[in-house]
Formats: sequence, C-alpha cells, structure tokens
Amino acid sequence: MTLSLKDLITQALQDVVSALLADVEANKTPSVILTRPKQKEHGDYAVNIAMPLAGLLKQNPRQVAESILAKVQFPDAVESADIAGPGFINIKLKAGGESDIIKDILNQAEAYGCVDNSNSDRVNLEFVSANPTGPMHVGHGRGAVVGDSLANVMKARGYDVHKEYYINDAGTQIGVLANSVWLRMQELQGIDITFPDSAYPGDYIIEIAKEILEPNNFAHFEAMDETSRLKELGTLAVAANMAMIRSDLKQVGIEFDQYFSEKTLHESGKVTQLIEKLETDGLIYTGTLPPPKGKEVKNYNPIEQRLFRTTDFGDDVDRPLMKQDGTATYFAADIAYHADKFERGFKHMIDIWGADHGGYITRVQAAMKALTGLDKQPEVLLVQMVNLTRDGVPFKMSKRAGTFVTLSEVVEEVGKDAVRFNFMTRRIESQFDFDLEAAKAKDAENPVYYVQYAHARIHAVLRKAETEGIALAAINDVDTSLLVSDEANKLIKMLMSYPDMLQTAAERREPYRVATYIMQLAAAFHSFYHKNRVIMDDEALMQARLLLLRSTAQVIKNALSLLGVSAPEAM
RNA sequence: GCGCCUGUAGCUCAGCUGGAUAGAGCAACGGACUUCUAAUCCGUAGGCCGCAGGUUCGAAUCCUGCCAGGCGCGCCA
Repeated sequence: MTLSLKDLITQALQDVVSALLADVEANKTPSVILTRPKQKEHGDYAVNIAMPLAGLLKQNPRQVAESILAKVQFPDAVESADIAGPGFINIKLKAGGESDIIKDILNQAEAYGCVDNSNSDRVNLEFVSANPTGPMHVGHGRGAVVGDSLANVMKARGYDVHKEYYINDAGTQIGVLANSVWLRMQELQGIDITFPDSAYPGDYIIEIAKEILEPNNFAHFEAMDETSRLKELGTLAVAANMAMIRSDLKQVGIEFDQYFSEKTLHESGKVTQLIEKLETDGLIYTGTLPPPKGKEVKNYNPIEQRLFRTTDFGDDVDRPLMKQDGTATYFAADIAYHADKFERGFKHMIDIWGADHGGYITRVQAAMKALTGLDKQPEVLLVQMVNLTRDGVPFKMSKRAGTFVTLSEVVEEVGKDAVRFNFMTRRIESQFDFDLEAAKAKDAENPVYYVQYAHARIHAVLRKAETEGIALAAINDVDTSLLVSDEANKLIKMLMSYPDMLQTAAERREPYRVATYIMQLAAAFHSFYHKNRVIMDDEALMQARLLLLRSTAQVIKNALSLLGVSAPEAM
C-alpha cells in the first residue's frame, strides 16, 4: 500500500518535530495532524503543530513554525507553505497535485474506502431485538437501520461483525400474547368472548389466530388444560410474529447472522447456573430494596429478596434476579445472555437500544464486570425516540389502542430508500421527527433523492458520451492534472476524504456520518456539473472529467450501499 | 429527588473529540434551462451557539452551576 500525499506531508513534518524536540525533555512528542481549512485562502492543508510545540520549546508559536519550515522537506506536489495567524502552517499544493486519487478509486472500485479484516477482534452487534408480540414500529426501524448501517461501516473498516437479534420469547408478555390469540381463536369459532384491556388488541392477532386454526383443529386446543394450551399457543404465536418481523426487516434490506432465543437460556439451565455461580461467588444476599423515587407507588410493600450486589461494580442499587414467584427476572436472563456471548468468544459487544432502556445500561455493565471482568461491556448505543408526523402534525401512537403505525406501513408508503436514508441523516442522540409527506417528497426537501439524482445524472452523462460514440480512455492514460477548476478541486478533495470519514464513522460508531458525507459529495458534484461541461471538443480534458465523474459515481454507490440504499442509474 | 439524552438561523439539522470569519437544506427574496437530467445550480438576507461562570494562546466544542424539553427510576420486557 502506497502512502498518500497527506501521509507523506504528515511524515515530513513529524520528522522535523522529532528533531526539534531532540534537545528538550518531552514526555511525549505531539503528533502532526493535517486538517482541511474551511477558508480556501488557508491552503489545502493546515497544521497547528507549532502551537503545542511552542510551550515545550518555550518559544512563540510563529518562531517555532519558522524553524519547522526551515528544516522540512516536503514532497514535490507541495507548492508552498506559509505561516498564518497565531502560528498555523498553511500548505498549498500544486494544481492537480492530488488528482491521481481518482484513478485509484476506479482501480479499487467497490473496495475503495475499505480495508481488509486480517487481524481484528470479533464484535457482537445486537440490535432491534423487538419483542415478538407484534409488528415492528418506526422506532424499531430506526434502531434497525442504524444497526445494519453500522455493521456495514465497521465491516468496511476491517471489523469482524456478527449481527444478532435477541428474541424475548419468555416472560409474562408471551402469556399475554398466547391468551390474546386464544381469545381470538374462540371468537373465530363464534364463541362470545370479552376482550380484556390487558390483551393485545391489534388485528394481527386475529391473523395469527386464523393461521393457527388453519392446520390445527380448534378442539385440539379446547381439550388441553390451560397451562399447556397457553404454552403451545405462545410458541406458535411467537413463531408467527418472528416470521412477520423477519419479513419487515427484509423489506428494509436487513438480515441477521443469528437470532438468539431467550427461552433457550431458561430451558438449557443457563439462567439458573448463572444465579448459582453468583451465589457461590458471594455476590448475592437477602435484602429489601428502597421504594422507587420520583413516582408514587400505590400499595408499596417492602419485600425481602435475594439481591445481586451490582453496586459493588458501579450500579446505583442492587438488583433482584428472581421474582417472588421464583422465576427469573428479565435482568437475570439478560446477563446470562451477555455472558453467553462472552463464552462464544466475543470480548467486544455493542448493543443498540431504544432510549427508554437507558436506565438499564449501568446494571448490565456492572453485571458483566462482575462476571467477566470486562469493563464497559456491552458498549451500548442509545437511539432516541422517533416521532411520526404527517405535514408536521403528530400521529397519536398507542399500542394499546392499536393505532400505532408499523414500520412496514411506512416503508410501503415512502419506500425503502427514503426510510433508510432519512433515518441516517441525524445523530442517534437527537430525537427524530419523521414526516411521512417530507419523506415521500421528490424534491430538495428529501435528501435521498438529492444524492440519488447526482448518481443518476452522472450516468446520464456517461450514456450521452456513449451515444455520441465517445470511447472512454484507459484509466492510466488520462491526464488528471488537467482538473484544475475550483469545483473539480473541491470534488476531488471530497472523494479523497472518503476513507478517513469511514474510519471515523466506524471508530466512533457514528454511521450517520456516511449520510452527511454523501450529501456533501453530491453537492460538490452538482456544483461541478453546472460549471464544467463534460462532453466537449477538448479530448484530453473531456477524458479527465469523465474519469472524475466515474469515480464520483463509484464513491456515491459505495457509500449508499453501506447504508443499504440503492444507487439508480436513471431517475 | 436522581440518572441518561438534547438545546446552534423562522423550521429541520451539520460542525470532522479545542483552532482562523460557526455551516447546509427548507421557508423568504433575486438570478440561471435553444447546450451532458432544473429532482439541479448561483447569489442576498437571516446567529447573545439556552443562561452564567471557569479552564487557555484560543471554547459551539472541555469543566461547574442553573434554565427548558425528551426518556427512565421496586419482582414489565
């Protein structure tokens, strides 16, 4: 792998910095970081290294900058380097100095921006994990899209990512689900039932009831005792819901490497083993928890419980692992689950949760520390809530009333690309107002069309070239140094920054950066397009511009594919 | 009361872990299609970066305290 021009410049400066510090007692050598200045007059790259160095050398920053420039040996492509402001070094490159990058992009094609995964830790990425009691709603959709894109971005940067979905197919909710289905089954048989508030009201329950009745005889269930009936119906209903959820996920282009069932943890005895282990380790004691703060609890009865000493590992209060009826809490199963991930060889886990689970992070991390010694694991990304609106008017969503809007409905209305791209245009920390009309709009209000249009536009030019009988020159025969216009320069810089952007996105778990980047890249292209006609008489310049367009299309396509969004060649 | 997240242009959001004159899109106003896709581009206007302190050469960014909004806070998942 050859060093980029940026790397060469950085290296040249770093060498001088080390030389200057040779006579000084310094604990550590500050590292040179090249930045892209916002102002064009500040050159192509800027370095602030003179500022931190000034303190160590006890000179003023501008003097330091002068010493650096006196010694440094820049590569040929550097035209000039000047000192500016309090001590910045601004580096200007020769026109077209970096334009060779577009050849690399085309040679690497879909691999541009990616690195191989030869030596990296395995990462377990758990996301969505929507309860199998109903269809996915838009909030789940955001987590799903973010998680899948993050997986793609991290894979592109060499991480070995395993995508996992945790199915909460145990607990009281499954009993509620089974009972709801049973009531609907009876109703379908013409039996008069009353549907209690505690049951799930959605129409999908009726569909499930029908599905179950299709191959099975009603009498078969009627004859069973209630416990085994609810158990069997629970299993069937979970399977039906998971089939629906998987189809919803597929609709937005998401598939998992593994679906992990909570029930198997209980059945295999892993949960009880975990509790026994904690008992043996002396991490469990009998105690009474204080009443919850902040909200009135009616009929609060303090009770004695066996409590896990999570406070010893950073939690706020100790947590119960067993309910009063002797069954395990959700928390107990969840730490058994994370311990299982650890046993499967994952030292690194990332969980993507909804914001309403934020209070849960410390206790899981505390438990994992107690069990495995791992610190800050799992790494939890909280995705803030989604508010669905139409023309700015909020939807009233209530699962109870059956008026929540499913992800599937939204995808059908606005399309997969719009859903996926729009969810990626904001940081996960900010709440999302998702407007259905805006997401459907095919104009500048909707960023997905803006970027797709850029891609389609490039292909329109390429098609035009083809119909005019223009042959594309071989990549290495093109003189890219002819690309000297401001717009071309800006576009090339955007294309160059793609790998760095991806690396940052992967390291910081911020896949939204990819979306922001594509929008900027598309803007740089549209701007170039308007000022620089591609198909023209000047053959050499035309070939250079065609090459620039092809590499731009390649990067847009690469980036969009990480987000699971299509790159159409015509619109 | 406590914990987490958020507060940047009229609206929706960026701001690359401390850099130079805080940026986009929408909305407003004014321009650009006989020429490769106007789903586009160019320009104008619009800012006590929630408030107040602190850290330092330098703060939207880091720290502290307030204010406002969202989420959460016993054996629900």
